[in-house]
Amino acid sequence: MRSEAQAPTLEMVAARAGVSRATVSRVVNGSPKVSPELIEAVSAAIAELNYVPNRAARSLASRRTESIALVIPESTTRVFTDPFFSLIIQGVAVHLASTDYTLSIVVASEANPDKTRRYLTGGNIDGALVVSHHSSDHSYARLGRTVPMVFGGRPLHVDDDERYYVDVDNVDGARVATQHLIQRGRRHIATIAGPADMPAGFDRELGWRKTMTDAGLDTSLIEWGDFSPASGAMAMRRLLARKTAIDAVFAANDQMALGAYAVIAEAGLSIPDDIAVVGYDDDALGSAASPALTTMHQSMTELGATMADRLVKLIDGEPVEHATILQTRLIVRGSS
Amino acid sequence: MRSEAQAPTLEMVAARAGVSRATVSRVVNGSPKVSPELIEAVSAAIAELNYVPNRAARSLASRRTESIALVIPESTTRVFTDPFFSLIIQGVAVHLASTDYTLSIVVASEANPDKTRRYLTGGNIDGALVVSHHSSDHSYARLGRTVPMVFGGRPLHVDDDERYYVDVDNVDGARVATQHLIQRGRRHIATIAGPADMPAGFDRELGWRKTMTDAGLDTSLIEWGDFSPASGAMAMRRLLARKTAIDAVFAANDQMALGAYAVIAEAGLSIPDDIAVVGYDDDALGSAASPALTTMHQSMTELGATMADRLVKLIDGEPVEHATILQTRLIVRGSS
DNA sequence: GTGAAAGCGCTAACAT
DNA sequence: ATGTTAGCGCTTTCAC
Repeated sequence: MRSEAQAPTLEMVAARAGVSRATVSRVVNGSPKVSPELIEAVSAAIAELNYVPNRAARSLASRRTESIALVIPESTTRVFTDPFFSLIIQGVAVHLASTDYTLSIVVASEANPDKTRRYLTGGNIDGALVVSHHSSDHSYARLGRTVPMVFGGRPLHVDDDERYYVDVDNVDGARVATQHLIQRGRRHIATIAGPADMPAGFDRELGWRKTMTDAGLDTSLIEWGDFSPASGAMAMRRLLARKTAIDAVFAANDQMALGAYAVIAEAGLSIPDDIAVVGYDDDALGSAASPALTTMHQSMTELGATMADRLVKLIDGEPVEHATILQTRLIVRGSS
Repeated sequence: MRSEAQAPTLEMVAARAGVSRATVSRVVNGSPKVSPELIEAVSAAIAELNYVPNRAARSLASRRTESIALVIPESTTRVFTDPFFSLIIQGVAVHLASTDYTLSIVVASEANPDKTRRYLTGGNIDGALVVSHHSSDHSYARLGRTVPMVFGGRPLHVDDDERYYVDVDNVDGARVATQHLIQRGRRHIATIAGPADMPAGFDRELGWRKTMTDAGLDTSLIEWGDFSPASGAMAMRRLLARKTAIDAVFAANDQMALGAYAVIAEAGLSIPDDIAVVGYDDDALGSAASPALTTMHQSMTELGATMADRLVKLIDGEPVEHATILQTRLIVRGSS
């Protein structure tokens, strides 16, 4: 298949520039102790030959791979479908594009966890990033002592303080959203919560509950969904079926909020007159919905970029805080 | 940072099993010419030592990297946000997880195209996959002769028959969708088309236009969007502003169809009674919308998996057809 | 500041 | 069927 001209090697560059291979290597790696003339000569030779260092050889000799893995548990494969995760991946990819690191996506098969484990510890990568909904996927945590790792989202159980992670402030975001509803005069504020075994689900419910309690309001109006639009619709249906007063709903994400929209309309109720709705995540469809959805915005690309940034620092041996918490902000639109 | 015990090498395995390094290598690579006893002995040694082959060394010696790149033009970075692309990536990742190949994501910076070009041609990968909305991104096409490449989506301009690509049948899908509307008795069928410089936009409009023409219907009811919900809403608004009869809308994707929903409702019209709506892509939100959206379904994960499959075959030197076209199917729901 | 030389861990002829 | 022997292309002491 490959019968192309032989790719230029460092040796060829050395010959052309009339220097040793060591010098070429130094120039390529930006070593400070090379005379300007030689740098010039070598650079010229590199340009003329269109030389590109061989990654494998460099990695073998230096024992560094210049590549980092983004681990995605197979069960979380829909990660790609969820805009939430997609944006994190995007943030990671774009940030890394500005560095010399290469990003490899690793889908961790649950059937064969050792394959992933071996990949991560087998010297294939300099560090790893782990994103997933479920805290159980922090099962890779112990590898963190072997290879630099940064997690997206905080661990649900804080059983390992050595862990590095970046997260958004879900509790505070939920507080802001709920507070907003209260300020708008709502008193019977229901919540469509996410799964309690996911930090985002747990924390957002917690923020809602605390805020309601602090305001002396009832916290019994709660139903759970799984972050999908359909589950949001079902939760709303159950909420309405209770036949108790409800004048607002705080959904743990926009997809569920939008699922609730349809049910509220079917019930002949209007948004926001009868029921105000606030979502979470600032999904693109929320702004196109009618009425446009009030929501909490948090930059997932920033989360991804921050994760990548921390990992690179970790690899370089720079000091890094174990926890990095990103801010959230309220975006008020027509639904509240 | 890394001060762990030295990773076991092939040589250590050889010593432990009492054989030569070549034999260990043969066992590791599944060569047929090794006696069962030695295979047994070597396997045992590998297990005891928990040996993992060094990727860099193997790659350097064999001149194969066992890794393939997924190239994403920076302008298409929102690729990650678009469920359409996310699913393709997912299909690629999951398929590759079952092979020995590693997937690296390459965000091709427009500012520095040479960086990507060098990465692709610099022996870092065995092959590349390219996905993007814009046909102009087929600019990597010429590299296809240097390194095996497979594109997602057909090239807009067929200027290179050597290109390998996998695509869904957009023209036929649009035909089926439009035909469905006609069979439902609709006659004034408008379309909210996607950008004409994207194959998906171009082809879906073409399918609509051909079907309408063949049925002797008017094809003047057309407005363009950019596949976003907001653009769909604006297109619908322009369509309604024409003040001509419209009893159905075929949107080039679900996101635009959903954007149109809100506008139709605002105008006091009902779906599907006044205006039937058919989308495209089978987005998750379409089924949660009210009424649920009729749409064309095409498996993007299958597209991704197929791309990966074709690329691996290409790398292995197996014969592969230049074009692979995947089927689409109509999903009838409440909106039509 | 620059070069010589010794590997990094593995594969692939070539022998036997 | 198994072992021997060269490298793959680069980094990195260690001399000069």
